[in-house]
Amino acid sequence: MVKEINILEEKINVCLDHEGFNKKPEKKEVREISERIAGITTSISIEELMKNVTIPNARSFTPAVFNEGKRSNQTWKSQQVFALDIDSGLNIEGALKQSAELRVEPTFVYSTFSHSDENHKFRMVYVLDEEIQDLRVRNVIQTALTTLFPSSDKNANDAARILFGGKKIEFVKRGVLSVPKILDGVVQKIRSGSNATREMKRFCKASGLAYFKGYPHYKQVEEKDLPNGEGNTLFISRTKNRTNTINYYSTRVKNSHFSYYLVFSKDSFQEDESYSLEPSSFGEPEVKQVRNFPFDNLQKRCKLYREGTLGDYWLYHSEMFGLMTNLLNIEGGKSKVVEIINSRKEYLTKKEEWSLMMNQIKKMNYAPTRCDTYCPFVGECIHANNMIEQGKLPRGSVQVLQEPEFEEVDIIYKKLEEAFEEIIKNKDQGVYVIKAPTGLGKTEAIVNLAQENNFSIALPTHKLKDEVSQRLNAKKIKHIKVPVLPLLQESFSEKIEHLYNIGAYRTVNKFLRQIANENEDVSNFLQDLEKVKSSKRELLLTTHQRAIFTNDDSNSTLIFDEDPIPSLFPIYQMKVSDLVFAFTKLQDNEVNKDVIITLQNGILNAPVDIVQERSSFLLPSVKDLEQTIVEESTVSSNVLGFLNCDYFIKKKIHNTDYIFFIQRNNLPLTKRSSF
DNA sequence: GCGTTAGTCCCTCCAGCTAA
DNA sequence: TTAGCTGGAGGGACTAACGC
Repeated sequence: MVKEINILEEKINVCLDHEGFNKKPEKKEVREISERIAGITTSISIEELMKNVTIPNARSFTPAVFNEGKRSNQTWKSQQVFALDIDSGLNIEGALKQSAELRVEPTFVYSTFSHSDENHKFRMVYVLDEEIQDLRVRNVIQTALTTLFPSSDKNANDAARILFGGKKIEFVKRGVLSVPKILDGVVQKIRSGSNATREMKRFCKASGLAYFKGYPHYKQVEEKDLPNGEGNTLFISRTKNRTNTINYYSTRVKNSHFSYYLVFSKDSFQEDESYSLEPSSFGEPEVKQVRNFPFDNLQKRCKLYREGTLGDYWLYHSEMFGLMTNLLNIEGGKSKVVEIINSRKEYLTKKEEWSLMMNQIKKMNYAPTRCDTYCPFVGECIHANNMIEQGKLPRGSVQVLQEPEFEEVDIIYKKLEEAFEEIIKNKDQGVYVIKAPTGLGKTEAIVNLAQENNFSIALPTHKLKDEVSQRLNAKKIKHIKVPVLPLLQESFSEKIEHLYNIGAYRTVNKFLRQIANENEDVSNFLQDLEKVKSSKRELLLTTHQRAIFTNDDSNSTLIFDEDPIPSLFPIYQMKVSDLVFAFTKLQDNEVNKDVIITLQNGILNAPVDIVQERSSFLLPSVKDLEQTIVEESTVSSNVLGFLNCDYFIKKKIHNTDYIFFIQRNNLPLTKRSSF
C-alpha cells in the first residue's frame, strides 16, 4: 500500500519577516523589511507558511534564501518556492483551469491586498520537490512559469524578490512539482499553440536552455542513463544529491524523484547572458528499436498493455507516458500506441496532447520506463524490468523473478548436519531428500556423520568414490568399497561394452563368471563384490549405478551424494532403423512374433514429436528375449532398455527417425534412501 | 481540388555475425 | 552448432506538403 503523506506538513526554507500587516506595506516599511528579511531564514511547513502570509498575519517573505544575510541576486543561495503574481488578464478560476490542463498546479494561491471580486489579483505559489541551488536552474523554472502564464507580472521574477503577505488562501493542492514536470507543461503549451518552433526557440533563449530537435534540451532519466561528466552547459540532478526533498506519491504508484539533466546553451553561463541558438552540442545517444517483437507475448504477460489496447483501462497521463516510452522503442510499436489512443472515444480530447508527447519521446530518445515506476498493476504480476523485457527477453539476459534469500554458510551447514542426524536416527523406511546448494560441504557432512554411524554412501562415479575413501582414511574411519571392474583384454571389454549397450546387464554378470576361471583380476573383482554383498553393518562406499541395481543387505540406510535422478531415469536414444532391425531378428522366435510385429508397427506409425505410450500389455518376456538379442551380435542398440520403458517419443533429426525413451529404475525398496 | 513528390512507418527478406 | 540478432535493401501503405 502506498503511503500518502501530508505534503503541507513538509518543511521548506524561506526568509519570513516577523512583522505582519493588514494592508500593503508603505515604502518606508518596505525598506525596513528589505534590510532585515535576508537575515531571517526560516524552516517552516507549507501549512505554516500559508497561515503566515495571509490575514491576520500577512507577513512578507522571500522564496529564496541568501548568503551573508544580504538580499540580492548575487547572494542568492537556494530556493524551493516559486511564485507568480497575476494582476490582470486572468481570474483565479481561469488560472487554475489552465494549471490543471498543463499539470503544473500551484501548491497554494492567495489573494493580495488589492484583490476584489471584480479585479482578481493573486499570487500562485509553487513548491518544488527539491531545493534548487543552481541559479541557472532557478531562472529556467521562473521563465517556464511565466511562459505558462504570460499574464503574470514580468517585473516580479528576479531571484531576490520580496513577496508581501495577502488577504486569504484561495486554493490549496496537496502536491509539489518537479523541474521536468514544469518543463513538460511548457512544451505542451508551446507545441499546441501557433508558431510552435519560433516560440520554442524564444523560450530556450529566455531560459538559457539549449534547443534540441525542436525542444528545450532536458530529459528525465534513470540514474544509470545519466550522461557522464558535468560541464558548463550540462546540469545533472541526481536523486541522491538533492537537498530538502519532498517525497510525494501520486495517487497510484511511486513515481517521484527521477534523475534529470538540463543542457544549457553554450553561452548561457556567461555574465553577459549572450545566447547561441545553434543546436545543442550535447547529442542524445541513438537508441535502436527492438525488432521482431512478439506483441502476442506482451498481450499475455502485461495487464497494462492488454487492458490498454482493449480500452478496458483508463490510462492516466503518467501511465500513457510509460507505455509510450516502451512501445516507441519497439519496431511496430507506434501502431500499437495509435491503437491504444483509439481504444476509447473519451481519449479523443487527449489525442493532440498525446501525439505531441509521442513526438517528444521519439525526438528525445526517451528510454523505456521501468514497470515499477508507473504501472498501476505492478503488484499483480511477476514483471520484468520494463514492458519490452516483459514481452521479449533478449538473448543472454536474465529476468530475476524473485530475489534469492541468503543465509550464513555456517548456519546452513549446521542445518545440513542436523538433517543428516535426523535421518539416521529416524527408523522409518522411505526416501529422504535434502536440497543443499553446491559447495556447501555435503560430502564433508556425510564423512563426519560416518564417524559414529554405519550406512552406505552412493557416489556418482568410481573416481568420487575413491576420493571419499581417501577422506575417510585420513580420519581413520573404517570402511569397505565396491570394486572397480578391472581392465580387460580388448575382446572381453568389447563384448562387455556391447552387452551394456543392448541393456543385457544380466548377461554381463554371467559372462564375467565365465571368464573368472582364466582371469585372476576378474576373479578378485567378483570375490570383492561378494564380500561387499555379504557385509553387515559396515560403512560402505558404492556408486549410484551399483546401489540401484544391486540388492544387498549391508546397511539399512543409503545416502546418495549428488542427485541420483540421472541414474534413476536414464535417457536413451536409438535410430528407428536399428530398432526395426533388432525386431526382425526377434521375430524368428515364434512365441513372440505377433507381439513384436505389433510393437514394430506401433513405432513405425507413431507421429513425430508426440510422446507415445509403449503399450504394456504387448510386453513380451524381456528375460526370454535377452538371450536372443545377446546371441545376435549385429544388434547394437539398447533394445532391452526400450522393451522396459513405458513411454517414448519419435523425433526426426536430419531426415533420420530416432526414438528417445526414459527408463525407470527403482530405489532399493528395503532401505531408507536419502539424497 | 487533384496529381505528384517526399517522408514516415513498418514489414519482409537476405546475409553475415555471434552468444549460448 | 544454431537460433537470435543486426544492418541494409526494398517495397507497400499512408500522410503531408507542394505545385498547378
